Amino acid sequence: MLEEDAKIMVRVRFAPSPTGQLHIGGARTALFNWLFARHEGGAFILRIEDTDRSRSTDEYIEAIIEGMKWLNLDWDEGPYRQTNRFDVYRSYIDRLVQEGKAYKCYCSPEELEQRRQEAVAKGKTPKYDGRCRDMQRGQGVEGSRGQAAIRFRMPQDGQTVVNDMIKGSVVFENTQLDDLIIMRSDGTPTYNFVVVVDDVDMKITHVIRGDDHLNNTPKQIHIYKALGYEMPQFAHLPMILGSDKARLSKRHGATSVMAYRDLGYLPDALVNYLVRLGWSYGDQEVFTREDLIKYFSFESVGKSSAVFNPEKLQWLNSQYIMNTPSERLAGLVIPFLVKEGMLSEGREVDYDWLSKAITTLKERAKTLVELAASLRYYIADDVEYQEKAKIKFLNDKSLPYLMELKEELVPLEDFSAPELEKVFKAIVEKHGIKLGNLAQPVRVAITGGAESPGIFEVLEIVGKEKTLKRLEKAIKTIESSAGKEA
RNA sequence: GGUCCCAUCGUCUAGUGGCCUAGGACGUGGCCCUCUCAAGGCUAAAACACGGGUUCGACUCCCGUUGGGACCGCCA
Repeated sequence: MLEEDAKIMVRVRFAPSPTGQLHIGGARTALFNWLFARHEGGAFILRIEDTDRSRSTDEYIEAIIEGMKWLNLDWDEGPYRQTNRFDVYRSYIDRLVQEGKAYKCYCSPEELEQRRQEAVAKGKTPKYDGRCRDMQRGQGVEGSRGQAAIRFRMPQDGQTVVNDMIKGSVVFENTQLDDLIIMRSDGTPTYNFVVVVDDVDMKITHVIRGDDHLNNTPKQIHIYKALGYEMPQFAHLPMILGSDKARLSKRHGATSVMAYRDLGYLPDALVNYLVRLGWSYGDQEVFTREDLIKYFSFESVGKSSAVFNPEKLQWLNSQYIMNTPSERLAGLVIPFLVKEGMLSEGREVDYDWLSKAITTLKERAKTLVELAASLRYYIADDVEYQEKAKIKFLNDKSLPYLMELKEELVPLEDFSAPELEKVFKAIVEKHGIKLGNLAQPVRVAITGGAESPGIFEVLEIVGKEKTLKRLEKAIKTIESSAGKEA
């Protein structure tokens, strides 16, 4: 217990910029932060990085929050917004300029772009040439060339070591470091600076983010030092790739978290899939949230990037659907039934009946969309025959059996699966045929197709009235097509 | 181009020098079960990128090569 007391409170954050939907990569970063916080009993903070006012929108902030909520990743503080904190950043920047740790730069974006292109053309590393670095105060052409931007003075010799919980120790030569702009000429601060200030202010102990930020880290380390603050621990997660091994993006198909909700995925299935991209716990594939929180550790996070594999996600989703109580599934499938036009919005639903129907279908559905679609013949008033199934099973051969079955079912009081089975078995035995010879035609008559759950349970759920009606229709269909041929 | 990261079946991964004839999962093929379709069970094919070291012994450690990725912005 003493050891527990000595441990500092873990504080982590997820800091997306609201320039798009919450996507798969961001969601996984959020998830690992959340898991670590929950595992350590620490705090998980949501912070919106919206310093780029031209690309950030309130709609995207809402979208990100919606995505987080759908995934059930709850946060303890925030969402904080950086646009509310510009005064804070400015005071820190003033201090750095005052101390000579940052300086004004009068180079225009156009000039910089030109020099950058020249450097690339010569095969050199594009890097700020330090033109304004040693300019004396007042020596600049302030006023004549507009407002200055503020650059941070990076050390030009020695090395910077990033001690990463995942990548280990990573060494950078300081000569590679650029004097980066920390405040634009319009007075707004830039990412690499505000990240540090915010992480300091919010007492973040562990910075967990994508490894696309690894190259930024030495720069940020120097900002921590210039500000005189202690550094957090870093953990840089490997990227998620598309099937072509390039960083996952829109062109790889559905990448927003919400798209998966609309495709009929369960949030727990997505979470389970995402966590296994780069993390493992022996041979275990399926985890409850409690498992994940209990087992999560950076020691078992891999170093290499992972290809996103929709098939495995789908398999996991089918596992989750199969193992979700039908009553819950009933509630979840309603929006999809509405979308499919099987249910008008606001209409009352018989949840008991729907749950029973779902129980017969849930181990056959990979998504909620499929589940909704497969409910059609239970819910609809009428069925349409699939052409192939109709030709194969609704014909002269099956006609007498269908007629006999209908006659036997009319007086049946207890329209339950066991009773129905007895009726079927009696007919089958009487004629010395296989069950399939009767069940398949009935299946087509009732569901329209040749595939469905067990025929007895299907009939029970469809009910006596609809069953008789559909048998009648099938008999008429066969008779009329036979008549045509004659 | 420079810097940095990474490298086990098609994909996600186990593996921390002998337990490896390299294990599991998805996907793929076959068989079983069976009223169809699923689910489930069994089973098959399928990988340590390459080359050097180190070591009695390397998938495991070191170096190089190759390949992939990320970053190099008054974007985040």
